[in-house]
Amino acid sequence: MAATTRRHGEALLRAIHAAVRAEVAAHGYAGTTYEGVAKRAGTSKPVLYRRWPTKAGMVLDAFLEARPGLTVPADTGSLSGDLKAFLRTAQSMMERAGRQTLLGLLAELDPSAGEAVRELLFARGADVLGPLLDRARRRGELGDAPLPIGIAGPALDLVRHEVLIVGSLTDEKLDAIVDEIAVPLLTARSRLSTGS
Amino acid sequence: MAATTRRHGEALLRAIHAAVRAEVAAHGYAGTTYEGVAKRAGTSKPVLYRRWPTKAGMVLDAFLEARPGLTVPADTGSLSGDLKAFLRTAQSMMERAGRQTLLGLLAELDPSAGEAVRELLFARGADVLGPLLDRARRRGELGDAPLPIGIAGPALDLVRHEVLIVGSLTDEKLDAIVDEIAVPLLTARSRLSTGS
DNA sequence: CAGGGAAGAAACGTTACGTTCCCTAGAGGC
DNA sequence: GCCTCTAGGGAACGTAACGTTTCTTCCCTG
Repeated sequence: MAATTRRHGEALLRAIHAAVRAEVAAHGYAGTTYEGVAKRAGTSKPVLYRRWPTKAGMVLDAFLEARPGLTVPADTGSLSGDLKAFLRTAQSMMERAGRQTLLGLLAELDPSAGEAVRELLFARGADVLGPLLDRARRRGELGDAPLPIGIAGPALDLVRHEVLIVGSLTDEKLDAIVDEIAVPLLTARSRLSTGS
Repeated sequence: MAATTRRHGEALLRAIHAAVRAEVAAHGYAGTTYEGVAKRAGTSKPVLYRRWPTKAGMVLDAFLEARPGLTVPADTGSLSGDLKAFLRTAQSMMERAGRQTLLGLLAELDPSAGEAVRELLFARGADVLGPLLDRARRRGELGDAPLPIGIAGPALDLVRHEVLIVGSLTDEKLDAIVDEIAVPLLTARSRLSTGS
């Protein structure tokens, strides 16, 4: 494998990241080791340790590199439908990264590095929720109260909670989050428009 | 320490549980080992391995033994106040068990054993929420719609999410969960009384 | 009081950790 | 195109915990 070429910088880094993801896929997060990654990547342990003092940091970087961007889902015709489509996308991404892996990262990384972890958990979901709510307002589903995005965020929080902590999220539960919590709150706001 | 007596059954078990909790407190969940627990408890590794094949199972049992029961908080005069008091209690219990520990348990135990883990995370919080809602109804804060306890549950879910996944829960955030999500939903229900 | 089951001690091989030493390929400056 | 110097990669090391085996000894049970 190390026949002739010796990789550097970018190329080496990407090869390591790919190897990390493959190892996690093969043996799970807990079963992933520096030695396994080194062997699979065709490199050596010191090369890995020079870059990452902890396994969690290494795995985090590898997954961040491959993280797919969240995109605004197609218009389904209703706020309820749009929210469900979005949350289902978020759910499948979390499940793709793996519950054990995400929990492992959360457990091992100090909260100070939590910023980056939340990238994996779609803290930026708000960027997608904005357009969805705009769409709903254009349809007339919301009044013209200021964008209460703070109410759509918790819907994503609840999805995270179910997937990571409870361990499963059924379609029924997801629908309930949207139809019994998010949509009522969003529309009630526009109706009552009573300031605290 | 092992001067003369050799413990059996219950007494030994409780001593081990106490040692586990002390080890976790001293070295954190990740830093807790079978050897450390054995030494502190004045017993030996085989004794531990005979009982628990995994560290997670051992720690879980130790914490379950010491878990304080959730009690219905004193009447604060309002649904909002009661909910806040209850959620703050739940929060402090989770923080007492420790974020790292809880995340570690969630990550290592199969979801099949999740039932027991949720004991630690107050799945039974519903037992407390019921009385709180009854109280609110007697005050006239709710209509007489059927108990929508399914709306108070998510408030607890959001607290769990903030403490475990986000890593911190400020008083402001907790207040917002109650006053902007739980209470509006609970009271709106009784006002609209619209089926479906 | 006899028998058996479990406690506890000691040691074992294995695996991964995290580090060190060294050699050499190749990138970049001149 | 040579020279330097950085960084890749191999190998080995001590340490620590794992998970298990063996054996002795105590205490509960019948």
